[in-house]
Amino acid sequence: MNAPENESLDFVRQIVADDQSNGKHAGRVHTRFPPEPNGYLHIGHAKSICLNFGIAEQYGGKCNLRFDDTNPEKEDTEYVEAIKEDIRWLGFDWQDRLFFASDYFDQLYQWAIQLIRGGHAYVCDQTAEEVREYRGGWNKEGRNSPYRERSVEENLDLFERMKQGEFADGEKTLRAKIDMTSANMNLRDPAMYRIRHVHHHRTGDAWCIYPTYDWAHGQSDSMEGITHSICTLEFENHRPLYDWYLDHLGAHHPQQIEFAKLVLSYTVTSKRKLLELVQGDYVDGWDDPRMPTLSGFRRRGFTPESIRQFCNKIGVTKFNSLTDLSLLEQSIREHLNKIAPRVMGVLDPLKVVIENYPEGESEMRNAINNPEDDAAGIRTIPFGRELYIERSDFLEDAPRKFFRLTVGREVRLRYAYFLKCESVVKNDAGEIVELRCTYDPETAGGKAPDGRKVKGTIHWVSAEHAVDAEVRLYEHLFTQENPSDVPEGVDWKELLNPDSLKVLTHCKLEPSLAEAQSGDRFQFERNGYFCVDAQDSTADKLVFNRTVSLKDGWSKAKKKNG
RNA sequence: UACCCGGUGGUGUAAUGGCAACACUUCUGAUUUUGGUUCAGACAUUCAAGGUUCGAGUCCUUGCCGGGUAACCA
Repeated sequence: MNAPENESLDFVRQIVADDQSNGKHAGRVHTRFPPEPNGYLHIGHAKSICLNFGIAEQYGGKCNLRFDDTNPEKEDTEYVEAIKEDIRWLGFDWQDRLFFASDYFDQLYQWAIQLIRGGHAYVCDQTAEEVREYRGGWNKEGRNSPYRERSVEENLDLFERMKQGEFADGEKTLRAKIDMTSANMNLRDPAMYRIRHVHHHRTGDAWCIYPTYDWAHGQSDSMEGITHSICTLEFENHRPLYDWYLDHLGAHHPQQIEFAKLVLSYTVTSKRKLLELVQGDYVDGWDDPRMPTLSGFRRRGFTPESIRQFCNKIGVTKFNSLTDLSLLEQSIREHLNKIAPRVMGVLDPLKVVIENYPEGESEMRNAINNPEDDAAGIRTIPFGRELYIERSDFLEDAPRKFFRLTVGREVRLRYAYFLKCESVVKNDAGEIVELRCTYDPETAGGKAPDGRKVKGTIHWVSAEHAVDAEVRLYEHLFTQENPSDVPEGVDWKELLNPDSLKVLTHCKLEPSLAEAQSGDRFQFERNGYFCVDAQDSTADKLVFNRTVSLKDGWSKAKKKNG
């Protein structure tokens, strides 16, 4: 079909491609993405979404969106809506195939009765504790439940009464009758239904018995005609059970394939931990730009293309790897470098007065919007006697390798003139508050007619025309590369990076930014990529998020030389 | 301790019995009106030991190391 040729396939695509060419399922390919609506989608889900929807696209198949909503105690419609939005944003479309496991409660119930009739399931009165005890351990075979040999009639009657609500929560379960001595724990008579008198976000109070994951999942796949049921490695041991149910039902039987989930350095992707960060106010909600959630990345300024590209690059295997964050950063830099308009913004302003520039005057300078994209055109920027430059672009005692401004040295003001620092103005505390400089009017546009060269080019903003903004800088959420590797006796939240958010106020931006709209992305030249915060930015008070910094050879060199 | 699954540069992957390849990171250098971009170069005897084979990262055996699994969670 549309599968790329001459390109190596990952092992999942290899299976799909082989099945298709062998005519399995008549060449049909149908996958699904099955999130539980109990939290927001994160970057690990993106890997799964790209895999499932990507395979469907490549092999001329379909991919369903199915919410695995079998545990009403943890699930909520808020999550359903957020998940849908995130998948759409990522760029995928389930068309008319939006499903819920709860759509199948009736069929599941009928199938359960079929298993009971066949002697493959029974109602068990053991408490959760008794079940655990009877299950045994890795080196200890399980023992049969005393209720295991109930008659079909009794099981049918009891199961019906479970459904009718005659019993209290936890009083009874329906269990598959498999093998209490199996080496695979999942086969030691797993629970199929538990009693929970709770409201379900979709079925309301229609049910008080709810199917377990294992009972619901494979059967849902089957009903939807799924051909390849792709899930993560921790379900590997569940596959024999997945197969057992379908074999004993004689139903359409998809193939379960397991791959290694994404683990990204300096962050966590455990839903439990993400929920704790949100509920404990360690972050500003699910879409906090430091969160590894898709809504967090979106607010931070990531493009869906960059995340898809990242998922493409990391591949799909069964190896438990720790993917370096630099791979993700590379993906977003690569995309933003191509599409983000360049602007000048001074994050930590230092006033410059050009003594030989006429007072009360100003002029417009031409600037290229994006050197990577001629179609982006040019714009004009006001220039005048008083400017702001980046504080870090001036150093009193500059080493020879410092290509920026120092007293007596000349630099180029991007798109403007050569500028020479004549003297430094300090306050009583000895802090530099202003630079007195001169410019060379002959160097308009940044070239000297006499051919003299200047080593550095710095960005600037006209003080008279600058717009003020708040800029939020983000660092790793955690201080440790693998925050799941928590030292003994340490709470994982102690590994949170206290400096993960730095808020800068009164940053000075070129005036064109006054028009910036929510979500707009820019490169602040020499600084990084920034976007207008979708939550907090207003026309009166601009707020920018730093998506990612530019690679910085100078700070690297500094570090290296001590 | 039982079962299942893994192990290729610092990181992520490729090589489908035939010259260990690609991307990222790091380091060199060139170019540059962004210390960005771009370009060029450097960085491995494939966990170990045996075996099969003309030939093994790949197949077999054993060992070592890592991960998962004993919810009425998913």
